[in-house]
Amino acid sequence: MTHDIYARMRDTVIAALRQIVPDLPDDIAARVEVTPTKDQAHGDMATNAALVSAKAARQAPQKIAAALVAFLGEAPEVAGVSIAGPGFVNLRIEPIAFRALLPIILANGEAYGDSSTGNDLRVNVEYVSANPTGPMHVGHCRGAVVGDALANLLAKAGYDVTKEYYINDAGAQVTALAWAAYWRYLQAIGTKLSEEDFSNEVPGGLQYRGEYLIPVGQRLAEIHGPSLAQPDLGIAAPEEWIDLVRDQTIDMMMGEIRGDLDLLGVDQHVFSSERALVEAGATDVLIDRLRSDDLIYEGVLEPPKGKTPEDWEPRPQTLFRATNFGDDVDRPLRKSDGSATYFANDIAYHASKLDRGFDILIDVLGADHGGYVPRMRAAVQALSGGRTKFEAVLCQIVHIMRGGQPVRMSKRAGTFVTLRDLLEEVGRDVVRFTMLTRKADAQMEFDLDQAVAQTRDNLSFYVQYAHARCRSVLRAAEEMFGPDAVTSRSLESATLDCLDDDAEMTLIRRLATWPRVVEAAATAREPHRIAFFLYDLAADFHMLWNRGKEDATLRFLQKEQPADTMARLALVAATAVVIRSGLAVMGVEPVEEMR
RNA sequence: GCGCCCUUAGCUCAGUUGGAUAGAGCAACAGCCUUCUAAGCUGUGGGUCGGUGGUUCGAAUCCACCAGGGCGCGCCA
Repeated sequence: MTHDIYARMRDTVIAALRQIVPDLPDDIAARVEVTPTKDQAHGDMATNAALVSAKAARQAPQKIAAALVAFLGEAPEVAGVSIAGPGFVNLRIEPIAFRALLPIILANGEAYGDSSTGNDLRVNVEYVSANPTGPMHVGHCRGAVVGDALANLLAKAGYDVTKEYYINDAGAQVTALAWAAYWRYLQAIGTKLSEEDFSNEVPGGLQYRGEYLIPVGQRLAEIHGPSLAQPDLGIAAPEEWIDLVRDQTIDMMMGEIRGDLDLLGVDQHVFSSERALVEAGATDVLIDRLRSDDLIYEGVLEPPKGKTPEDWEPRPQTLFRATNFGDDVDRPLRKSDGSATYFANDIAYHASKLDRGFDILIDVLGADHGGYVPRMRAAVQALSGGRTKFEAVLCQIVHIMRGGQPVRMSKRAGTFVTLRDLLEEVGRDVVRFTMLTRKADAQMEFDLDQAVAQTRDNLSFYVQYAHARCRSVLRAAEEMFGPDAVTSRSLESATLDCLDDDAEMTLIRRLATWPRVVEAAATAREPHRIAFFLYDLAADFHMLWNRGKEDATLRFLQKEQPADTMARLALVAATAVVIRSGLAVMGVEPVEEMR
């Protein structure tokens, strides 16, 4: 049975509605909601059942509502029913029904809030997927955190989740990377070439001039000595070294990236290599397959409207019929020279995910990839026959702010650019929490001063403070009553009738909404909702805490009233459990004390 | 020119997938510490939800058009 008392009441409401409207269509029943009320004056829950069913029942909403009132008044958990507005039915719930959640929360621990809405559907969440051409920077960070939290959230909601990283280790960029690493290698073995001399010898010129490749060059020098260079330490023929240098450099850069991910607390299950896929011939197989399905043709695209590239000229390409599946134009799979496009490789990659049997593919992407979504959706639809759903979560850019000013991305000026710098400055948990305090598709400002400030407008701090206070009370209780008296097990059997203050009941009602928050956030693919739920929960708890200052009888710990104290400790412990449950989704460690 | 995202209090943002009188924090003002952490809490003021139409019992939310901001638009990934 679900722990969501709103879901249980919804079942009761629908059962009653079926008595009133015997031939109620299922799609109407599906629209029936039982929601927490915004205003306690309206009761604890409200249902729209009479409003949504009125048309199908050919009855006035008020009339259905009146009948519902009669039925629902009989339900044991219901303390009062009334009609409001055009036909809402408001329900007051027996406080005991809410209080009964506390032992359930304590018994389930952080598993409270787990849901089965995912139906064990197999979901692949692909995120980060930074090119292995440099260290991770803040731009990758948001996608990493959002993707990781989304994956955790879906797992909690009952999906079978695989977290995946796609290594873009094929194409021209990694060749450029190999040249750049080779330059650092030549430097490490003492070449006399200048950077510009070297750059002139590189097809397309030297890219990736960042200092982060210096250690890579040194490592290559340790491994190979001068054997990859000419005897005069000049440039050897590329075919003698480029494959080796590229592979070893990619390995080293991926080592760096995995190190960064580890520091961020991101642990992906699967790393897929574009190069491995290409070398196994997956792209060719894919193109043949699409061709046999008549989804490919040789053609010439129209120039893009508006701003036409200066060097535009029509060229025949191998095109995928993306427009058959809702995209705006057909998309090239082979360049005019016959080589595969990135998109072709990426379709092959997504096809490999389909082969692994996923029901839903979710890509967490930067907003600059927004235009890419329709074509990949088209490809997945074409390949899966519409059986597999492709979704994208787009993350808008993050502006790092300090003292109200944007931080320039300049290493030389001493302002950081890498993820590692950010983590060192504010810490992993604050980074993760803060990245989840905005909708992914809204731009965000990451204020370094606010991130470490210990005030209410720092959501991370405020939530952690609430948890620390819970733990502090429980520690003090152990001193007062002994450790055995305050275990979850013993608190489960506390008598809870004394929890009747508004602040206490408000907190309990908040705890009761956690399962539906999980479900709604998972359905919407919006992990940021968890952060805001925890913020609201923390506010309820801080309010209750301070009630104990105004009214001493509401203090948690009362030595001469052990029974009432145990009830309140059960509430405190349950609050801590739910905070931990939420933080676990976000990948944030709960804080035990703040000193 | 086209597509996608965004626009809510002076500022930063939520808004339970269409529900009741649109909510928090910051900033301003007024209060609360012999007591479990005052790193907190309470109260006051502050809004034509970018604009105009539409859909219906009901719109910040859905649709159309318009305005402003961001991103993208073959042979980059």
